[in-house]
Amino acid sequence: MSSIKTRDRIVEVASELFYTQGVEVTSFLDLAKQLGISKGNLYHHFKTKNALLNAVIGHRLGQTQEMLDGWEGASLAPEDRIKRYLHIVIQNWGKIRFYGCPVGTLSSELVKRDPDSEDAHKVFSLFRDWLTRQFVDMGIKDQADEFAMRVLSWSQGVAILGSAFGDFDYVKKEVAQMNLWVDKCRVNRGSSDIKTLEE
Amino acid sequence: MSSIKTRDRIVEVASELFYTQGVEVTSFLDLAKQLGISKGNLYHHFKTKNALLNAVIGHRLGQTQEMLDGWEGASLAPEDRIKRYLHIVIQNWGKIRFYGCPVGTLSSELVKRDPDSEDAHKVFSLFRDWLTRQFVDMGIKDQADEFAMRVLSWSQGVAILGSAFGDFDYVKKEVAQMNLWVDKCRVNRGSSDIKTLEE
DNA sequence: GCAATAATAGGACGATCGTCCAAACAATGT
DNA sequence: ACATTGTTTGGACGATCGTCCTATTATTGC
Repeated sequence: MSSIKTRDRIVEVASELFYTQGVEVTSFLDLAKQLGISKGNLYHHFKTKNALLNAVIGHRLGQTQEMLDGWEGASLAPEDRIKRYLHIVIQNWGKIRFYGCPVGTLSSELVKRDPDSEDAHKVFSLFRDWLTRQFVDMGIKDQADEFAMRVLSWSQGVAILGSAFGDFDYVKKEVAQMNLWVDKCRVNRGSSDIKTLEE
Repeated sequence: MSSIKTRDRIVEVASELFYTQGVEVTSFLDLAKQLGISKGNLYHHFKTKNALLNAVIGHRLGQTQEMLDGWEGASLAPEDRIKRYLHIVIQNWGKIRFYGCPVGTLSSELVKRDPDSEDAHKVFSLFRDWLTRQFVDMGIKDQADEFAMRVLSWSQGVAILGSAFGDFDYVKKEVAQMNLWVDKCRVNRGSSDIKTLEE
């Protein structure tokens, strides 16, 4: 039964096209062509575009969880794990430059489709909870979630401006600053002074 | 000759729908219905959707420039002008919550349409240069542009996460933090220590 | 080995897309 | 008053959209 494979391939390709083109703009025919299958076959696996979108969201969630679990299993210090997260925007710059952050762009589209949808922040919540845990491991208590949100917000802003200006140097500099900030968090546990500029 | 009026109305409504629905998703029929005119009339004023998009970008640029000029003419201290900018996300939260930041979302769409387009960062550049000027007026020399980009990035990140989580309290807290940071910039001119947490 | 089920192809369907056009209408200059 | 120009309408056009349906081909359970 190669249908499971087909179904998975559909979700993977859909996740890619939803990212690079946008959900609304990507058609069933686009997907069928890219997959080398017929439109009818695609419809057989997903009766509606919304069903496909839900599957894609599930796929992204699983993918993200797997990545985060891997980082947590890699016996790194919590601040190094956070730096590992920050490095994504450099690692994936080739795509982010053209298509933005996959999490941010999908979330924005989902909010527009349905403002009250839980899905809009599900992937963000995965990162948020994971980052919070890392900050807690660093000894930060009360403000762990606040710091996690700041890291998320920071990376989102950098992705948008980096993409808008097509400026990789800016991105690298900002990530370097974020890395310093994370280190400063370790040194001044519970302190509120944060080094954000100059190396 | 009421055609100029019609043309302006088209651009205004298009700017609104491009924001709330997205450029790709908004059709000529959507616009015509909203405007109460025929599709043919719309085409008489703008031969192509791209021409309309360009007009909308020009409109946004003029609108933004006018707003910034107004703030600069309002005889405020430069740090208060920056705070005035930061306040936008609170002031326009009603729409940002559902449709994101109009500058960020349009920029993202423009990059996807044409990665090398100058238009993608034109509005951002307006804010960037204006913010840089304010920081210079505050006595910050070398890092004025860096600080401007940080303010931009910060507001973009907050808009995205605030919208994704539908959390106005988070937005207000972050803006308060940004305000403190701006004040700290004034106090520690040229210093690199930045207060980002706790009030 | 044969009925039952799943997978796939190909196309029909009504609707809507961006574009374009011909005709009616309004405004203007002389 | 009339010719000219600009505005507006309503709809035609080919293409494509999401959805759905019928046949044909694989796969499975017994």
